[in-house]
Amino acid sequence: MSRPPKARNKALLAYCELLRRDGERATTIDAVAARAELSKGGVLYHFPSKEALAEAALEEFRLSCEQDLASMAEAAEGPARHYVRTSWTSGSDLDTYYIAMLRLAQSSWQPAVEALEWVHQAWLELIQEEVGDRYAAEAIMLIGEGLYHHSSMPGEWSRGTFARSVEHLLELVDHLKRS
Amino acid sequence: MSRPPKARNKALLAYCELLRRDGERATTIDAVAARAELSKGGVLYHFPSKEALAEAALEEFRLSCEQDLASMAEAAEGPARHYVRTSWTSGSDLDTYYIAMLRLAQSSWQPAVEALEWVHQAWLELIQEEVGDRYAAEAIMLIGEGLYHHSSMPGEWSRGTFARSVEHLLELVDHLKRS
DNA sequence: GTCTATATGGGGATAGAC
DNA sequence: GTCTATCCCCATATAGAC
Repeated sequence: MSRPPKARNKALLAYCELLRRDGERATTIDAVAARAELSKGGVLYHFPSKEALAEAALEEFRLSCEQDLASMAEAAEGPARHYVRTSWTSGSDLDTYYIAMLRLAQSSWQPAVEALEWVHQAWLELIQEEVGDRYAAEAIMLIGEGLYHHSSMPGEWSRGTFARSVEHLLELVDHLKRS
Repeated sequence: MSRPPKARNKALLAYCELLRRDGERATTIDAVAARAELSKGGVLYHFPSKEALAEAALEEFRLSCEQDLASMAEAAEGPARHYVRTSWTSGSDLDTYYIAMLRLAQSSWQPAVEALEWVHQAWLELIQEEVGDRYAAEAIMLIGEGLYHHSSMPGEWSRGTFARSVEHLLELVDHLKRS
């Protein structure tokens, strides 16, 4: 339970933010070091290889997922609304790590692919338990996924277009729950 | 109207397929050459730089989009259904180039970001003209986007989960059109 | 724990043979 | 039009000073 040193967390966060903003190619150890205000050697002290950074992000992702699944299951508004509402980036830890996992999965990094499949499955099951209908649950999840992907896209269009949509999409979720 | 040589097309296709399957990092000129069964020099004859490959993909993307927008506007089933139905990968040219643009945009390649914003806007407008309600149109588009992103994800879960969902999602589209 | 070298490999791109 | 050979840079990783 030793709390990890600050520099380590800064480097890991910088790694995830760079993956999101600039992609895998630009996410070099140099870039991570610069963003975390460390030297390359400093980063490599905490993460002996680049894959170690990915593995650490994966671990944090798993932890965030477990917390998220718990609050989703407990949410007063219900799992479906909770899921869609938090799909529009709030800057939470889960967002950060989720987008990082998406980028890693898109490079066919198998551990990320598997972790995403696991959490997608879990989300879908929670939503389906609430709304009953399988395909309504899938529709709700796809809407959330769409929001997630747009929220991670560079450029202003996505932000401007969907910023005021979440409330309306939540009404649609309520509607799908009833029918 | 000179038809471009076969080798050029093979290289461009290989580039897009690699972007989709392995990501930007792994999409090296070497890898493109190997997949297209050419030498590195052969690829670099047709595309003098790596950016030239991206630009060629962008150009093909624009052409595919114009065709797609035209058939969407004319579709007997209406734009919304057409959009969702074709979001679940059919292996069309548009799919190939769209996913390539997604990957390039995710690396913050500005021309790809702008091209995607343009076509998203155009899709959304066509759908909104049909369904009337702004937020119903957004929901339909997000469902399509969600399908697109899942269809481009490595691993079997997405394919297995949504393969039989499209018909049901289309019913939901009809429902949204009416309400 | 963090830094500055430095070795090594690979990717992008050029030159020139065929 | 396509190939091979080569150069150069940059990213990863190591060694060792502080």
